[in-house]
This record gives sequence, structure tokens and C-alpha cells, in this order.
Amino acid sequence: MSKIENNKKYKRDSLLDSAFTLFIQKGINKTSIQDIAAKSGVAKGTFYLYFKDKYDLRNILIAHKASQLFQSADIAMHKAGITDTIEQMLFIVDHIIDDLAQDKKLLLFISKNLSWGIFKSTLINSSNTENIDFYDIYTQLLNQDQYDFIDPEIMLFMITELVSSTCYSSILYNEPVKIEDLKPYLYDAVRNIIDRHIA
Amino acid sequence: MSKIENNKKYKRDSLLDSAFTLFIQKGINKTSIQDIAAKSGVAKGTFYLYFKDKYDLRNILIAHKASQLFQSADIAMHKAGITDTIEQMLFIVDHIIDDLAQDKKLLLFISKNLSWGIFKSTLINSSNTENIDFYDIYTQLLNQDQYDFIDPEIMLFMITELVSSTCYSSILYNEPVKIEDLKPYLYDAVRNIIDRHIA
Amino acid sequence: MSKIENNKKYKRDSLLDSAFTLFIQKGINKTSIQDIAAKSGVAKGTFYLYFKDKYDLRNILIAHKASQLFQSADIAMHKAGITDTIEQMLFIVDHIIDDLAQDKKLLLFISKNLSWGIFKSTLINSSNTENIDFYDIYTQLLNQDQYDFIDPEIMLFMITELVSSTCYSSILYNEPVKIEDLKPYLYDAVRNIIDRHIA
Amino acid sequence: MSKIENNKKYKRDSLLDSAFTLFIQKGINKTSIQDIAAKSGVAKGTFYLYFKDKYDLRNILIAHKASQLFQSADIAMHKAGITDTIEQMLFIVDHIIDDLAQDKKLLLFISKNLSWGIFKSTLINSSNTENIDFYDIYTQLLNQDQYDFIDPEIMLFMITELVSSTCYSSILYNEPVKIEDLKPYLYDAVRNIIDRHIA
DNA sequence: TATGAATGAGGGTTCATTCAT
DNA sequence: CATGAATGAACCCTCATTCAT
Repeated sequence: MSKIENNKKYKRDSLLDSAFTLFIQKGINKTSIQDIAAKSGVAKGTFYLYFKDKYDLRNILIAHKASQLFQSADIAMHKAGITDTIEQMLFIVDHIIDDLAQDKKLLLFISKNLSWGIFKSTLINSSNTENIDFYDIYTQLLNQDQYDFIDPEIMLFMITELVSSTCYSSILYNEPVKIEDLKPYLYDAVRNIIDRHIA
Repeated sequence: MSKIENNKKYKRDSLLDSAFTLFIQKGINKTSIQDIAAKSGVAKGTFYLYFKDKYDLRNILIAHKASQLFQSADIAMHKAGITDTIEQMLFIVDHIIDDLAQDKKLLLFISKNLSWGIFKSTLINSSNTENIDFYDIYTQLLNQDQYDFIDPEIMLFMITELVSSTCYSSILYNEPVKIEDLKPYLYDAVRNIIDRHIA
Repeated sequence: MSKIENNKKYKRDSLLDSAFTLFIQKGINKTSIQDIAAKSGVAKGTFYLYFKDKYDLRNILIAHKASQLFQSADIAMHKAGITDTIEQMLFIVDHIIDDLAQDKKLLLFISKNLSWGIFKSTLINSSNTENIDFYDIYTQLLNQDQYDFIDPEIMLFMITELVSSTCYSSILYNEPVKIEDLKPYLYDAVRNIIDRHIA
Repeated sequence: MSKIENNKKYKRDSLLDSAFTLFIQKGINKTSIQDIAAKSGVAKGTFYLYFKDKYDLRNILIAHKASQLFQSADIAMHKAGITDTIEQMLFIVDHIIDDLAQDKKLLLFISKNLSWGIFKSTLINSSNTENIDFYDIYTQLLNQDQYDFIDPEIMLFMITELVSSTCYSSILYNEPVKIEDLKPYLYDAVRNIIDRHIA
């Protein structure tokens, strides 16, 4: 990569980082392109050389951040040598929750912007080279031989929604209880959902 | 004087209705007060005679709509003569889901705006006379004698979050499956959550 | 005066009082007719039954307040039995300064709004019955027999402008010195102006 | 780059000029930013690239205009070779009065906006590089060796207030007499004030 | 007389987007 | 590639004034 290429990549990343911080601090609607450019130390016009508009940038950001979460969990899972599919799923859930509990800003951003629709279209079906690992995790879980799941996609859907929506309130506001206190009940519910889907 | 009072009530309702439609069509951020007033056939300034700003109106709308849902379910439940607490909960969930399936716009609006935090502060703890029934339902469920629930608030929280987040995707986009196909799995999961909370 | 007449007079005075307070607190530009009406406990429309607009009310207020100041000084002067014209002028100046030093709000209002132009047109030449005494004081001073003044109107003009403009800064902000410290120099200057106008 | 800088300076000056004219014609309160921008032939938004708001612009204008007056008088005074401090003061007063008599609009603007408070804070104590000459004049007058003035600041204050307030009415409205007829009396009064402050 | 609901013009301000440099 | 001055549409909100009651 040439020096110019490097410089471009650096500017793009800088804009992404700045936008991420500002989206969290003030919300996407109250964040102006001027704000993002200023925080990145570039001119307003430069923004348009890299992104179409604020929402284009946001979508890229979501895919990027969510993908990172799953990759990190996947790597840790393999390191831990877990092979049972059910335990793999629980490990990933737990790892992601812990990551988000550490980084509440990230949770705030992802929760406000990530739905199952985007989850599937942007991440799972993505041809985006950045997010390949993520697609792998998903298909590996669904097409494995250990268990014979009934409607595995519904199962994953319910788990995803239950976990993400309860964690949002619990991690960010400790409502109705803090995440550590919620976890036993939550994982119990998840296990039950899985059990009910085994043929 | 009654004529004027009636006229005011009519205007206020008209503004609420117009705003509701526009919030759904374009989202609250892209809806201007000008838009709302125009759709209601009143002048821009008139809006401010009834509401402080867009968000004041939204909060009133959320409380109103959500309260209606629960009241309607409560009434139907009593008509049906259901007395078992667990069956009551499932009946209410089912009734609300059916209402929302009929009125996707309402679902869209409520989902985007109703969180567990608002759920508790606006509805449950509300001293708002409009929403009294709703508070009653909640406390009746928690303080009944039939069952001895462990952490009933966590239980209700998990049920609420699981149901609301899965229904959003399922009713609106039939993703991953349509609501009728999701229901068996969903109610099964709900029942399991309840079972695990019985002492 | 009938009961209705009394009521009308009362409302008018109430509007004048409310406006005076608000003009001082927030300035005339930031005071709305709504504000004035609300403070008086009457409806917005009622304002227009008594005054043409905000500025109509203000002019009436100025004439009224300024006239009061001079009347009060005149009465005190006669009580004190001062007969020498020069001493009369100095007595009036001193009395008004003391009144304004006691009532800084009044000073603020009058200074911002009273010019020599209004002074003459509204007060001196006024056929307004409320301000008759004031006109008398002015003509008495000019048409007396004790002294033979050269250009007495210029003399009064210079005295009025010197006193009013220096007092504003001195009473309100103690700049460059407080009024008690300014007085000796000021009265000395006034006496000198008078002396130079004696034929 | 110099072209752009020139253009910016031109725009800024154009806005200042337009505002000045409008402030005089309609008063600052009735002058909208829209008006100023339109008169300058720029878009409304452009105004905010140069000034924070209307009052920011006004303050810059006052300092600028008042400073010009004193500079012009100072230059003329030195050209005339006047060295006696008392004569210097009278020369400056006379020069400024003549300038203002020629430019009634300027007088109108300055009178409505310039008080002793602003006089001191904005002009005398200013670190603004534009107004340095002005500060010099003031300190030179106060700290000279020819005369030993008692309370020189009070003296200057009284002269300033007397001159500015009488000139306003006289120049603009010829009330009570036109400025040429007032001058003899006024300068006589000023000389007397100075005399009484010599130790 | 008195009301106060309704109006809608108009103000200040922000900001996405363009384009000459 | 990068800039940032300029734009002007669009926003929110206030308020003097009117008029049906």
C-alpha cells in the first residue's frame, strides 16, 4: 500500500472513529457532519470523499462493530476448545455480553441501531470481506451434526432477541437488576429455548 | 362554552392522530411541527397551544397507546373469565400480539419508542388517571396468592422483552417466520420462563 | 364614578403597573403583551381595550412617572419655603436625584426612555390634565422676576442633560464615583452654568 | 489565497456597513439578520460565518466608529500643533462635535449605544489593537504635567456626559437651539468645569 | 366589556451540500 | 485529493393581533 493509500485509509478510519464517539455522545440526529469532520481534523468537504452521508457511515459502522464482537467471541471460543454446539452458543452469548458490559457506549450504539433485519442482511448475508468470519460462525452453528435442531433459525432468533433486549436495560440502567444478577435467569431461559428445539 | 371545549378536544385529538401517522410514516426526527399542523389543518402556532414540543406529544402518545393495549387485553381477559394467573399472563400477551398484528403501524410506533424504562416510569408508576387500569394489571399479577414467584419482576421483564422484540421483526417483516408460526415457540418459551420462576 | 368606571380605572392601572415592572425586569423589547396581561390577571384581548400597543403604554408610563417626580419635588420645595429661584432649581434637582437614587428601577426606566424631546413634547407642552403641575413648575421658573436669565431655556436644557446623564451612570453603577461623591462637583457645575446665564 | 482573504474582508465590511445603515434607519431591534444579509447581497447563513449575532456585530461597530472619531480628532489636534492640555480637550470636543454634526446618522447610532460604561470597558481599557490610539489620548490627558487636576476622571466624565447628551438633541433636532448656537454656552460650561478642577 | 383560541408572519439559527480554489 | 466559504432551505418557536363567543 502506497503512502497515499495509507493516508486515505487513515482518514477514513479517523472519520469512522470520530463519528462513533459523537453518535454515542449526542445521538446520530444531533451529530452534524461538521462535528465529525472537525473531530477528525479534516475539512467538511472531505467527508463526502469517503461517505455518501451520515447514514451511509452509520451502516458501515454497525456492521464493523457487530462483526468485531462476534469475531472476538469466536476466537476466544476456539481458544477455550469448546466443541459442543450448545456450549458454543452459550459461550458466545456470554462473551459478547461481557464485552458489552465493559463497553457500554458500544452497547448503546449497537442496540439503538441493530435489528434482526440488519443482522441478517448486513452481517449474515454480507459479501463484505470484512465480515466473513461472522457468516462462518452462523452457518457452522446451523449446519452441524451434533444435534438435530427443529427450526434452528427461529431458535437463534429468539435467543438473539431475548438476550439483546434484556441486556440493553440491564447493563445500561441496572433495570430491573444488574447484569450479573440477570445472567442466571437469562442463561436458564436460553438453555430451555435450546432444549425445546432439539428434535 | 361546551362548544369551545369540544372544539379544543377535537383539535388536540386531531394533532395527536396526525402526529401518530407522520411519526410512523417518516419517523419522529423527519417529522416537523409544520407537518403535523398542516395535516391537522391548523396553523403552526396552534400546535404550541396544546403541546410543549414534538417530544412532549410523543410521550403522551406512547402512554396513551400502550395503555389502550393493556386495557383492551384486560377487559377481554375478564370477559373470558380467566382466573389462573399464568393463564392470565399468557392471555394478555396473546391479546396484545393479536392487536399489534392487526395494527402494524401501532407496533412500529410503540417498538421504536417503548423501552422497559419508559414502561415502568410512564405506565406502571404513573399517577396519570388515564393509565390507572394498567397499573392495576401489573400489581395484580405480581401480588396474587395463587403462585409464589421467585423474582417476579425479572420474570415479567424477560417475558416483556422477549415478546416485544421477537414480535417486532416477525409481525412487521415476517422474519424469520410470520407471527402465527412463531407463536407456538414463543409461548412455549414464555411458559418455560414462568415455570422456572415458580418457587 | 360608577362601579364599572372604577373597575376600568383599576384594570388600566393594573396594566400600567405590570408593564412598568416587566419593562424594567426584562426590557421593553423582551416584554410581550401576553406577559403584561398575565401579570395583570386579564386576558390578552383586554389589553387592546385600553392601549393601542406596547409603545402607546410606554409613553403614557413615562409621562406619568416623570410627572410624579417633579410634583413630589415641587411639593417638598414649597414645604421647605424656598423662594429664591436659583435655590429652587437646585432643590428640585437634588430632590429628584434622591428619589431616583432610592428607586433605581425607576431611574433605569426613565433614563432609557426620556429624552429632551419627549421631555418637552410630552411633559412641558402637554395638555394632559395629569401633568399640569409639571408645566407650572417649568413656566414659573422661566417667567419669574427675581433674575434676568440669558437664554433660560438653553440653561435648563444644559442642566437637565448634565444632571440626568451623569446620574444614570453614577447611581446605577457607581461609575466613575458614587452619587454622593459626585454631587459636590455636579452642583458646583450646575451653579456655574446658572451664574453664567445671569444677565 | 489572497483573493479569498480579500473577499472575506470585503464581505465582513459589507455586513458591517449594511448593519450600520439599517440600525440607524430602523433601530437595532427592528433590524433582522435577514435584512442585513439581504442588503449585503449574501445569504442569511453567511452572516453567521462572520458574527455571532446582531449584538456581537453592534459591539464591534460601536468600538470601531467611536474609535475612528477620536483618532480623527487626535490627528487633527497634532496637526494643529496644540500643546496646552485644556486647549487639547476643547479641540477634541469641538472636532468630534463637528464630525457628528456632519454625520448625523453616526451620532444617532453612537448616542443610542454608547454609555460611559461601554466607553470605559470597550474603548479605554480595550486591548483591541484597532483602538490603541484612543487609549493613548485618554491616558495622555490624564497623566500630563502641565496641570494638577483634582479628580480628573470625574471631570472627564462630566464633560463627556454634558457634551454628548446636549449635542444629541441639538444636532439632530435643533432643540432647544441648533448646535452652532449652543456651542458658546456649552464650551463656556466645559471651561468652567475644567477650571473648577484645577488644584 | 371581556375573553382566549387561533392565526401566520417573521425571527434566529443550523446544517447538508456544492464548488471554486 | 483537500479545502472551507457560501448557500438557502428548513427548522423551531414567539407573538401581535383578530374575532367569535
